[in-house]
Amino acid sequence: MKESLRKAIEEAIKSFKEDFGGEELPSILIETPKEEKFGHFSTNIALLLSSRLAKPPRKIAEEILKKFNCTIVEKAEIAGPGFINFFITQKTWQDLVPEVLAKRERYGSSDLGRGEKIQIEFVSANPTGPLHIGHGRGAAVGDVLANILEFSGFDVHREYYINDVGVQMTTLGKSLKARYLELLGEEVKFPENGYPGGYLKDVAKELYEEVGDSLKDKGQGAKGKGVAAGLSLREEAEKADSRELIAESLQEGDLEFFIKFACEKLLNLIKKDLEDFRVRFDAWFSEVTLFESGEIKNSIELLKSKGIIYEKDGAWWLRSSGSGDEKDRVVIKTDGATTYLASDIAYHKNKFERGYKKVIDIWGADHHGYIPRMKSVVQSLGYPKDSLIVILVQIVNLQKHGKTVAMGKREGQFVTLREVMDEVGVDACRFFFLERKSDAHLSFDLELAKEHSSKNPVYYVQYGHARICSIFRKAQEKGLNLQRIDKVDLSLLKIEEELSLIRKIYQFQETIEAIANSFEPHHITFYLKELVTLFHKYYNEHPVLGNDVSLSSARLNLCKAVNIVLENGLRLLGISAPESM
RNA sequence: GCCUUGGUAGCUCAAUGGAUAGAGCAAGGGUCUUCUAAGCCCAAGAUGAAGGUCCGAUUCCUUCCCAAGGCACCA
Repeated sequence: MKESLRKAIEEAIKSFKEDFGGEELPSILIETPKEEKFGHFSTNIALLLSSRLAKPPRKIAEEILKKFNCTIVEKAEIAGPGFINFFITQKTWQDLVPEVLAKRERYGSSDLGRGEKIQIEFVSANPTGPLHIGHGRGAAVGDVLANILEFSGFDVHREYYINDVGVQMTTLGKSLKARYLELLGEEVKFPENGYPGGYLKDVAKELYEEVGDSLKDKGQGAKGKGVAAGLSLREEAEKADSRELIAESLQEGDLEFFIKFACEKLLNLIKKDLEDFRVRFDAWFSEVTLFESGEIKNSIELLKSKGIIYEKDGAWWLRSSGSGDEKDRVVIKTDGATTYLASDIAYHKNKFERGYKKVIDIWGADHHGYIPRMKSVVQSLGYPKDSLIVILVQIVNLQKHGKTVAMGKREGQFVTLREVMDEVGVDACRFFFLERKSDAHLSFDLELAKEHSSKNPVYYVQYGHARICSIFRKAQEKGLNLQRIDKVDLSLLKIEEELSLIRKIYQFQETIEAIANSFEPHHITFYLKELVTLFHKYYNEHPVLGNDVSLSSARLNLCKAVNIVLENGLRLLGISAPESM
């Protein structure tokens, strides 16, 4: 629809080309005005041309319209400072209904991505505790974005990066050990900065059930060495294979057993949470494997040979300051251990070598300072800067009894995703997370969500779907079935409410496309609310089922089209579309 | 101090540089004999401040104010 309009405009402005002295004419922007009195579509092309042509925009618009010819346009008028507003014929709109019915669950999909491989990494929470509500937001954003990209013709790969190496893992092991010894009745001092959450007590119980008290005297000598402290690459790199290093570390610290046990159990917990939150991953990528495969070493060597990683003051630095970062960053510390940046270099090298044209990382907003150096890494590895897209997800401010609940695993007090989705429901929870731009703060009032859950907008949308289903049940009782679309007189759909509804249905495709281009999935919740508002208004004013069979048939088909869009939208959101409520 | 992201109605949030800045919640008034009132209708209410670019700015640029976050050989 928009395309034929664009071509017609292009044709009409051709004659201005000579006045542009060979320069390209400005590209034609066709937008959907907020208000329908400004047309179904409008263009500002006359305004854009006016300064160059030194003529008033309204005059130019007149000249354009003289040459303009497009069969789907009923009326075109000049308005305001020089906009051209187009009104599309009723028939064109009515013809959209059978199109939607034919495409069904594919309506709104496209081949915008042309099968391009795109990777999206999200959540990637450290396996040191259950997911909290902030992770839930990232999970919802990532999952829905992935759904929409898939729907738009991209070959999407969803991945979770497991940080199973590092200081936090040592801390985790120590914390579990303390809980374990506690369980055995020993008096232990809980490690400083340990993970105080009650979940580790449960893990300790599981451990006890599996091994009894046989680990009582283990892990004494561990002082943060081993895998958990980061591998000593600097000295060992030449002589030893990484796998041997790990084996060595394992022997050095019996703490390793506690770490592995805790990590595995907590990861399973996370996987279960995500599964129940309806978030699916294609791969779980372990950081440890980057050490085992030698990729960390290799990627560092590669950048060393390019002169991008250099030695200074006994450490090895990434030259990132040249490409946007504030300063250079340490990759290998003076003690020989690698930093997290080393892992991330190797990981992103690995991603791009797998053939992804675009790599999307979804991070908590507290990591925003990390973007320039990661982009710099991507560039140093020989890929375009723009091929890494970082989406920041702002923190969730959890309100409870009107007060902000402090978050963070260190405090030991945080609201888990599990808690929220059990209390509020997965549907409401996911919808809520997608009602805001991801980089805007989200205030989640838990009490309100629990107590007034019927006020949640997700029910408003679902209710529209249930209502339409109800109409179809009623229709069947009356013996009115959905007739074959080619036997229905759609020209009967001519009142304003019906045509507005159809126009909104048309916008579904545009909304999906906009999300695929901007990576801002929150637009879909706004779209669905707008669509269903139009439906509820229509429903209130005009009975679908009446005495006029042909009119009822036409309206039933329109309702069907609305429900298809609702179902597609809700499916992309990972939210159910109930048939009754 | 430097950097990033926000500042829009009483509250929570929208608005590819466009026309009269949209919703929801809260508060006010209506509306179920009729396909589900988890709905609909009416009324009220806002761009942090000052400049600049532009035919046109919530959007882009500069300065200031406020909030959150980041500025490690921590992850």
